[in-house]
Amino acid sequence: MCIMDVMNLLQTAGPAVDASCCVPSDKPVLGIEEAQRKALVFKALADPNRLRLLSIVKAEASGESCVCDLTEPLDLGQPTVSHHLKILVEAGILHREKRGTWAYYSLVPGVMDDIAGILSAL
Amino acid sequence: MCIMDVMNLLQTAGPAVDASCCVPSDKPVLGIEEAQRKALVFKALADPNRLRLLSIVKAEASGESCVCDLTEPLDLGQPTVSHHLKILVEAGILHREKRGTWAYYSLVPGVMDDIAGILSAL
DNA sequence: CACATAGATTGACATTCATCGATATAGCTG
DNA sequence: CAGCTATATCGATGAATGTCAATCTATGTG
Repeated sequence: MCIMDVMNLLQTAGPAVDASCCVPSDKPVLGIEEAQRKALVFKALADPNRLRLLSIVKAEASGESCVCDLTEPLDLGQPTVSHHLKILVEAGILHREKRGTWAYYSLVPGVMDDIAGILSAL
Repeated sequence: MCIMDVMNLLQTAGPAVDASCCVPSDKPVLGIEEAQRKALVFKALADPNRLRLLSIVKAEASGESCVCDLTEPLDLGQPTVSHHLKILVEAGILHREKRGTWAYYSLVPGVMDDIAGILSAL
């Protein structure tokens, strides 16, 4: 806490002092654990290649994409794409469904709105 | 491109083949540069302490917070907080205004909606 | 069963990043 | 001007991350 804050607190009442830098709010700050949980979602979005993966999955008319069609347009190796997809699934953004030999990835319904909600509720 | 895609492409027309993993979409993928630009915003949000900073700034009734009141509740050193604030400013999320000795940080108006827009437009 | 293919996992490596201590800069005050 | 205070910048360090090559697992096919 800075000195100006102390000065403010010493004032038991009365109008705001000028020359004060600010009055600290006593509202509850976003908790550490909750902040970490929310940061996980944005970490998942914080990579250009993962954003491109999402754009491909989203553009797919069927709503689904398999890994083999996600690897080529990104010019990345197959293990790297699998790694990115895993991060997106663990963040709750993508859904993974294995049918036979192939794995299909799709957007979790409503997840974009959910993320927008996280922002609004900060 | 996987073998099943090749098989699909070799079919000049006709109904969808079963046993195909997927049909690659020819829609334009999010470009590399655009993806990098958008990822910058999410990188800025991808840290728990930066989310907490945003929550404090947002909760402030005046809409502004100075660094001295942002340092204590996060239990971080002053240089670290300055560093995080710089990242948020460079991402276009926070606005910095220096008045006298103090620096005041405030949310850029409408930025939350802008970020939600980035998500929708992926 | 033997083999091929789709996808996941592992281990290594280089890069990026969060954090801190020390220092620099800029504005205020005597 | 000298000293103090708020904030920014710098340099170093340890941790996290993106990428790849190699390998593993599971499913389908002869």
